[in-house]
Order: sequence, then structure tokens, then C-alpha cells
Amino acid sequence: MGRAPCCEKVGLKKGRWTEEEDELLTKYIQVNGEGSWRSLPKNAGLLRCGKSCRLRWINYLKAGLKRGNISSEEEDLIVKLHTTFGNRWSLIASHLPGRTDNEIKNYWNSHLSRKIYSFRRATSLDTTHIGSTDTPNNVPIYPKPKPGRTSRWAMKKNKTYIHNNKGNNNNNNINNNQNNEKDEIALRQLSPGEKEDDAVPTPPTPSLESEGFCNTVEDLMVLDLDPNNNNNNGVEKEEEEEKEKVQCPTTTYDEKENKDTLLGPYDEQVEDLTNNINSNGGGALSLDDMLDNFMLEEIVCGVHNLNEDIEINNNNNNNNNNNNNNNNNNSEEWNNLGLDEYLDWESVMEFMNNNNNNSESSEGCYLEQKENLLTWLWKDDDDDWESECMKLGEKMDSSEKQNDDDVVAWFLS
DNA sequence: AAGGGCTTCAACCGCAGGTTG
DNA sequence: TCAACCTGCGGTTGAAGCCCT
Repeated sequence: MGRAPCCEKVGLKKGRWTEEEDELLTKYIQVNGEGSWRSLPKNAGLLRCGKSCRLRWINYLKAGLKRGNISSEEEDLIVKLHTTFGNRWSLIASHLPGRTDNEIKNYWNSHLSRKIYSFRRATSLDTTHIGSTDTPNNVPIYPKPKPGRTSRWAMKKNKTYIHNNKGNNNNNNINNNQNNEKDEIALRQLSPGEKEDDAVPTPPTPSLESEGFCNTVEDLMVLDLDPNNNNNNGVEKEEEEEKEKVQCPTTTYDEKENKDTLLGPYDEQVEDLTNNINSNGGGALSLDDMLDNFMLEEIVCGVHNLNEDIEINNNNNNNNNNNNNNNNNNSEEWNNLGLDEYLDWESVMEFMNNNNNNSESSEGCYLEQKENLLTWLWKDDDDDWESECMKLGEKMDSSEKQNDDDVVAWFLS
């Protein structure tokens, strides 16, 4: 026995709502309240499906809706929430007062997914330059995103994506992709004559379990949420701990120097590192930059992860160090690139340890610094994303904070 | 000025989970 | 326990309007 249709569709009006219809619906709900959507059209004198009435009310007529002009702050939040929740638009919308799931979904499809799409393409174009001596001259300058939204084709169901392993043998990625063939994303470079749009469609939101996300989480999730941990005992203690941490630098524009300079506390190692970066005309990226350009890419797609990068950098580390001294004339090229394309954070720490000629460049110190850096990455420079996540993770009672595994489980849940 | 292509976003559709009798 | 109903959600469509040639 089939399901009964939600409403008798014969004779019902479809398409855009008129002002009269809006008025009828609004008045009816003001008097009778929301709910009983099936019977509402008949009672309100509307020739509409109940679902249509509900949608019109929720997405358009309901009081308190903002509509349009999504701010950059809201955009940031959407991106972050989408990274965590995927296409759960209603959940995302619930954290953006006045915004509807439909609006956010449309905004994502028309604006944000395109942004990610363009960077995915950019990062998949060429990575062979990493660490090579001729890097700045040969690397592509990322094209501006083509105006317009995701193609209809890209949104259709049952698409088959071709996964490109970018020519490396990262076992984690291989394993993660084995069971997700249908969801795999085209990442390979185009063959001659191949249409770009045919080869690299905007993918659907990847599941967190697929596409290497777990690996990325493993690398990124360094939040210490253990209530028994001393790190969480009081602000003073926390501040003291913070002082001891290696703070990843952020940047500001220095008009005097006519370049980006670093902000925030950092120790000598980071200073050495950043001097080195700045001497090449570059600068550390703010979190927004990283989110906008690369971090999000890594998280969502698992295009490549730190494990891959360290392999690359193991091969090119010496070249990199030499380049830093020799490529002072390439500032423009460096500025045109996302720094991560050349400098993954794992190699940053490795670099720092290599330049720290004392016994502390042990693996333990290295891991600690890596964690501190990643902890910083987790925190937004504009708002407290960590506490935001705590708010969002409403289910995180203390019993769930026993160890990192629980945190990851919560994050993936 | 015209028209064809493209983008936006309101609205529709089907499905799934929850509720009710 | 189960079928029917209700509601909400995410994917998708298509009309309207903008932009480019």
C-alpha cells in the first residue's frame, strides 16, 4: 500500500506566492498559530499544498527572518559549521538566528561551494613544485573563481567521481577511499582536450568518514577537553600555559614596512621561522586566510594531508632551506600563493626543530610544538571557535571528555 | 536593442523519522 | 504491532532577472 499523498494536488496552485496568498496565510497563522499544515490551506482559503504553506511561512513570512545580505561573519560561521555538520542545513541554520535552512543551502550552493570548488582545483593543479628550486616561477597563480554557481550537472545524483591520488602512495588516503568510491571526488589533473567542468564537478558534501577526514581530524583534533587536565584549571593557569606555548603567528599589514608583519606572541623559534618567511616576501596566514584558502580544503576533502606533506618535505627539506636563502626576489610570486602550498605546518615544526640546535629537537618536543600549533589553528582569531564548538556540542557532558577518542567521536557524530 | 546564457533563490519533490490511533 | 498521518529535511527544479555579446 503506497503512501497517501501529502495533499490532493488536483486544482492546487503552484509556483510563486502572491501578496494575497501571503496575507491570507499570515493572518491565519496569527490567529490560529503554526501547525496542522495539512488542514491549514483549506481553513485559510488557500489553494496550496500544506507543505507549500509551511515552507512559505518558515522561509519567508515568519517574523524575525533576516533575508539577504549574509555578513562575512555569518559566512565564516556557515563555512565552519558546514565543515563540522556537512549538509545538515537545518542544524546549521539553527546557529544563525534569522536565517533559514533554505537560505543557507542556497547561499552555500551559489557562493560558498564555488569558492571551495575553485580552491580544490587550484590545489589539484600542480604540487610538483613544492620545495623545488624553481618553484615561484613555475607555480600557477590561482585564477579568480568564475562567477556563477555550481552547475546543475554537478548537483545531480549518481555522479561518479574519479579520485586522483596525486601520484603519491599515501596509504591512509587509499584506505579511506576504498570504501567510498561513489563519493570520490575528481582531483586528478585534466588530460589534454578534456573539459574541466566535466572532469571536476563540484562534489556533494563529503561525509566526514570519507575522503580522509578522519586522518585530518587525527591531525587537527588536539583540543584538550579533559576536565581532569590541569590545563583547564582556572584562567591564570591557562594563561600561564598559554605563555609557554608556541603561539602560531598571525599577520597585520605594516604600512611603514609595506608588508605583512606578524602579530601575537611567539617564541624565538617562531620568530626565526617567520623572519625566514618574511625575508622571502611572504607572511604567515591568518586563520581566515587558511580557512578561505587551504585549511578548509584539507578538512573537507582530504586532498592531501600532513602525512603526505611530510613525505614531500622529507625529500625536499634541504632544497627548501636553500630556497629560503636564495629566492629573495620572488616576493610577488610568494604573495600570490597560499603559503600552505609551500609550507605545511608539519614541515614548519620540522624546520623549526632543524634550526634549533639543541637537544630539545627531539620527537617529543616536536610533537608538543605540533600540538600547540594545531591547537592555535583550531582557535579562530576573530571569535572563540573552540567555545563555539563547545556550545554546539551540547551533548558534551564531562563524562564524554575522558579522552581524545571521545572528543573525536563527538566530533564525528 | 535583442537574445541567449547564466545566476539566483523561491518553491517543489520525495524521503525518512516521529506520532497517533 | 502496524498502518496512516504529520512534519521536517535535503536535493533539485525552474521562473525571473541580470549580464554579455
